[in-house]
Amino acid sequence: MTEQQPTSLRERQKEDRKARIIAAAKSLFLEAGLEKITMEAIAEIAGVSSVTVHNYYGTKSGVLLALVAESDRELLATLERGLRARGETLTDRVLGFFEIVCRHTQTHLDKAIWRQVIAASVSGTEPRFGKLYHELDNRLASVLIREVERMVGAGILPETVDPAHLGWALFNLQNARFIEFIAADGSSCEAGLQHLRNDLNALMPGGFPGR
Amino acid sequence: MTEQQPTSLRERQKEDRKARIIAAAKSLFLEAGLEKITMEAIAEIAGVSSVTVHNYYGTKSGVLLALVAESDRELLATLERGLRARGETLTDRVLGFFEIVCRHTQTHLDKAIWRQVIAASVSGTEPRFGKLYHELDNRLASVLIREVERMVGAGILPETVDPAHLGWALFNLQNARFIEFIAADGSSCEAGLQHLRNDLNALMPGGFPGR
DNA sequence: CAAAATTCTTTAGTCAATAAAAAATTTGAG
DNA sequence: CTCAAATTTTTTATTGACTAAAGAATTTTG
Repeated sequence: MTEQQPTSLRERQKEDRKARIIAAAKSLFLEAGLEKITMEAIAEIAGVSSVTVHNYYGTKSGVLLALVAESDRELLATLERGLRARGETLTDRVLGFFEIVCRHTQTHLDKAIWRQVIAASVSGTEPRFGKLYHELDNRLASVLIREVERMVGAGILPETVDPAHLGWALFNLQNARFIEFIAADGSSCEAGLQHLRNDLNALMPGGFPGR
Repeated sequence: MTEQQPTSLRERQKEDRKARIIAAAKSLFLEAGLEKITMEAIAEIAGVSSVTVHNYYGTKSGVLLALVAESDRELLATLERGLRARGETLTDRVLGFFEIVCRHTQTHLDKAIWRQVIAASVSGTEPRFGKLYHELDNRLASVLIREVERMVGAGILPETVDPAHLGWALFNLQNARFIEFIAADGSSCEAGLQHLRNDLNALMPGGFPGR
């Protein structure tokens, strides 16, 4: 994530502490369940006081969001790459998007963590939090928007299509199924794909809007 | 809401306590903000111990869900009634659905309460909770599904449409914008409507799928 | 180098949530 | 009607998230 300009000593120390904190959180998460992640435990491993963790990340969910955000760049790269290897209908692209996000989630983090993060983003107690989370959403939605733009440019979709509107609509649709996927430990990526396929077929019978 | 069979004394007492608890929560919510609603305060007004409130409703959000569920029946009635007074396109019906839900929300409860409830439904710590909330969603989605069924029956939509699939897709779309509406105190019903209109136009340019 | 500014830690407290023991009360048997 | 058994609530105690304020360091700056 493009570090640069190691300005003052103070700022370097702060960056270092922050890094230690999320490293501590990650290590705790790897060796035990979410229950084991207490702010005290994180603080102790990171070598700071628990108040400092709060000051940096606001809430426990804030720390978890940092974990989520870490794998964000990687997810975006995988998306850009993986989306091309799909069918040529818009439906295929959205399904591909969903599948990549789900698999990435399964590989990199626990559903329980995502639940906490999403819940916190909705409850909106922490102002910083909502902003950060919304940025992630924006970046993800942008992938779909660019995909629509590309298809309009290639003449696959008519000029009348507004890429931003269609992209966001598709993202929201997909996101609803992602949340469903996250919500229950039992629900599989395949089930989510099937549901999303049904959604898209119902709204866009031919694989494209307004056909 | 259709009381019946006052079985044993114990069960009657329990129902009475439950009623007192949600009444207490409601009174507290009316005279002060969400911050003022502590489990202790609720318990004190209801004349029970705070542990009892936890035993009955699991979490504080559980109590709030009971508040939300209370106005559920009324919302459903308003929906059935109000939806008929709309335009004849599917888009118009979905927009009407969204508008009624938003206005009902504004009238009856605070956004902050909805945020807590939705967040708790996602985080899924309390198992009973997720079940209850999902039932609310099911009832709401059913309204849209029945609307689609009606339109198929009336020949407005082709027989090839699966009402359940289309109904859920539209509900999810609408719900994403509802959550957006809830998420920020500043966001208006009108802005949500505009966003949803954009979503629907992008996916169903003619006001119906596959046209 | 010393005063000033910044930042962390300590300390103390509130509140949600949970567990276990203790107390009260309904219920059911005689 | 009474007393033991079953159920349920309250009491008590603890953990952990989160916040506020005062105090302790340490970097920064003149």
